[in-house]
Amino acid sequence: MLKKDGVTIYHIAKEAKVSPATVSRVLTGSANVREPAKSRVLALINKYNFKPNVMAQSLYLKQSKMLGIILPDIDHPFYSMIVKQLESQALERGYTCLLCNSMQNFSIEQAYLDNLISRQVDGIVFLGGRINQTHPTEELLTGMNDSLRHVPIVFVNGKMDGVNAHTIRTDEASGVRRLLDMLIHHGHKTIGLIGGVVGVSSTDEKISVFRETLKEKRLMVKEEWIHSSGYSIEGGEQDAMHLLHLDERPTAVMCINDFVAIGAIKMFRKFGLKVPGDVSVTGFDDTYLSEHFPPGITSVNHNYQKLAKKTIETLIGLISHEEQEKETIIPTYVTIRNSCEEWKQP
Amino acid sequence: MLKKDGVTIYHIAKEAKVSPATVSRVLTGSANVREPAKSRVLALINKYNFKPNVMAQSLYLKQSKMLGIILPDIDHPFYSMIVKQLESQALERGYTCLLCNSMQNFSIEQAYLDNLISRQVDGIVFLGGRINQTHPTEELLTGMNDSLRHVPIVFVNGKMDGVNAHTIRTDEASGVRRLLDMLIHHGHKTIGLIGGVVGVSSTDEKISVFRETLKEKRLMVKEEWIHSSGYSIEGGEQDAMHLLHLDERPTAVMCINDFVAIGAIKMFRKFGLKVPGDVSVTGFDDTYLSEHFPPGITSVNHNYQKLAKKTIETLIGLISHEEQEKETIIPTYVTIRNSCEEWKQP
DNA sequence: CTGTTAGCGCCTTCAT
DNA sequence: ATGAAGGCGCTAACAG
Repeated sequence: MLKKDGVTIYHIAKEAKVSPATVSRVLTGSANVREPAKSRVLALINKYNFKPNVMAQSLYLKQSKMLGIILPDIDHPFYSMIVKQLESQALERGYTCLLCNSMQNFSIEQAYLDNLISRQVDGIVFLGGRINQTHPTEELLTGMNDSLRHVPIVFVNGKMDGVNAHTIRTDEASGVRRLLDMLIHHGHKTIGLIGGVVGVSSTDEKISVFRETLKEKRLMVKEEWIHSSGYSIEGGEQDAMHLLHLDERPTAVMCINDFVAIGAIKMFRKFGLKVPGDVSVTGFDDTYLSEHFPPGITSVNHNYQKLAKKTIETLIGLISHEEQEKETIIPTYVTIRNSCEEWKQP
Repeated sequence: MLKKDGVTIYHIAKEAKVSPATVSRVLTGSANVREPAKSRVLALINKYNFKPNVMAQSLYLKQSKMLGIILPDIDHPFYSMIVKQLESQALERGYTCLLCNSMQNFSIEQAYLDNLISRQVDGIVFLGGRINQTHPTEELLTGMNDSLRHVPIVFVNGKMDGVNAHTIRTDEASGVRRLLDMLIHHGHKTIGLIGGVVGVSSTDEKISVFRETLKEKRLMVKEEWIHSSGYSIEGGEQDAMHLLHLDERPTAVMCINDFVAIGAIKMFRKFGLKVPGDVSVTGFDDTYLSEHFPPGITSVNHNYQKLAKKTIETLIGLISHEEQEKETIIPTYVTIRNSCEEWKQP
C-alpha cells in the first residue's frame, strides 16, 4: 500500500527492445550505445520522466554521495551562514547534504549520528555540540569514536581529546588578540569579556587568550568583568546587567558572539550608556546582524567560504582515502564597524 | 577503492550460527527469536556496532523514511524557524529531512527536486521560490507537475495555478487586516506598505488586501506609498528612503517582513525620525529579530509550530494514501511590541 | 520458531 | 556494441 509506482530500467529496456544493461549504459555513459537504440532509450526516459533509483545505485556502488551535517541550532546565523556555504560546496562536487539540528541535545546528536551512518552517508561534518565540550563524558567520547569507525568525520571548530578526527578550525585566538589590540590602541585600559558557557572550548579558549593577552599588555584582568550567561541575546543582556551592577565598569566589552553583543548593547543603552561613547563593544562571527544592528558591530569574520571549502575538500579527500592535514587553520579577520571608539578620559 | 568496510547481517548470522533472516528478525522485531540465539545476535550487533544499511532496507521496502525540504534561503529567520519545527515534527514520526537551499535560483530548485526524487524521498515540503510566483513560466509549471507525478509535495504558503498540490497556508490576509485595524485604531489615517517583490504572491496578496481594507475604511490609498524593493534589510532601507523623499509621508508604514522593517527603521532613524514617535512601523513573520531589534517590532506570527505540524501531518497522510484537505489555513496572530503608537496630530 | 529463497533497482564483469 | 547473470544488503513469504 505504501509502494511507489516504479518505472525501472527494465520497463524502459523492454519497450526499447534492448537489455537493461544497455539502458544503464546510456544512463551512466559508461559505454557507447549505437544510434538507433540510444535514441529510443532516451526518448522513453523522457517520456516517462524516468529518474534512476539512487538507493539502488548506491547500494551497488557503495557510495551514497550524501554528506551529513550535524549542528546545534540552524537558527543561529553563524550556523546558517556556514551551512549555506557547506551545502553549495558539496553541491558543486556532486554531494547532497543531510542537515541535522541536534537542538543542543546530546541524545538527539547521537541519534542523528547513528541515523546518518545507517543511511550510508559518505562523510559527516560536525559543528558544535559535544566537540566543543572541554570535558565530554565517556559516553559522548565512545559514541564519537564508534561513529568514526564507520565513516569519515570532520570537526569544524572543535576537538575531542582521545578522538582522532580531522579538524578545520578558524583562528579565533588571533581574532581575540586583534580585537584586543584595537581596543588597547584606542586607549581602553579596562576591558571585559562576556557571554558563552564555561566548559565549552570556544568560550574557554577565548577567555584564556583574553587573560594572557591582557597580562602581556600589563593590563588588569578583573575577574568580575568576565561573565558568561550563554550564547543568546538574552544571555548578553544578563551579562551586561551584571557589569552594570558593578562599582567599577570596564570601558570596553568583548562579546563571545554577535548575539551576546546585541543583547549587551540593548542593555547598556537601556541604562543610558552610549555605545560606543560610554562603552565600546565588540562582537564575534561577523554575521549579517552585526552589520545591521545599530550602531553596527565590530566583529571577527570566520572566512565562511574558505572555511566551508576547506571542510568539504578535506572530507571528500578522506572519503577518497587521500591523506589529509590533521588540522587546518583558517585565518580570521576583523570587520570594523561603529561599536568601538577611542576612549576619552572623562 | 571507495568501498566501505561492511559488517552485514550475513556476517552476524554466520558468527551467531543462525540464518540472515533470524538476524533480520531480531533487528526489526518482526517475529520472535528464541533465547540462546537472540542474545548471541544482540551481542554481535553490539560488538561490531552494527547498523543496518537503510538503503538496502529502503530498496526493498520501497520507502526511504526521508522527507525533502526545498526553500530559498535558510539564512532568513522565517525559513530557519520553520525548518526547525518541520525537522522536529518529522523526527517524531521517524522521518529524516533532506534540506535543500535553492538560493533563489530556479535551476537549482529544479535540480534539487529531481535529486530528491532520485533519492526516493517519500515526500517533499516546498517553501518559497516558484510556488510564490504569481505568473510562473510554463517550464516551472511542468517541472512541478512532473515531480508531483513521482511523489507527494506539500506547498507552504504558496500555490500554482494548474498544479494540483496540497497547500498549508498561514492566514496572512487576516494578519494584514489586523495590523491595519490596529494602526487605524491608533488614529493613523495615512499608511504605506513597503517591501517585497511585485509578482510574488505573498507580496501581491498583502498589497491587495492592504488596498481593499483601506478602501473599506475609506482611507486614502496613495500609490507612491506602496513600494517594493525586495525582502532584505537593504531593501527596507531603500523603500524607506523612497518614502523619505516624498513631499507627503504616511504616519505609519507596514513592512512585508521583519527584515524590511528593520531596514526601514534604521533609515527613518538615520534621517532623524523617531520610531514610533514620528512614524509607526510594523513587521511580519514575528522572527526572533522583531523582538530584539529596537524598539521591538510589532509583527504577525505564523504559528510556526502549528504550521509545521499540520504540514508534516498532511504530507505523511498523503504518503500513506490517506485523503487530505486540499488547503489548510493556519490562523496568525499579532505580537504587539513598541514600534507602533497612537498618532497625535502635530 | 527458523532456514531457504527470491527480489527490491541498478551496475558491471564476462561472454558473445 | 550488446545481452546474460550475479550481487550490493536487506526483508518477506514460504516451507519445514
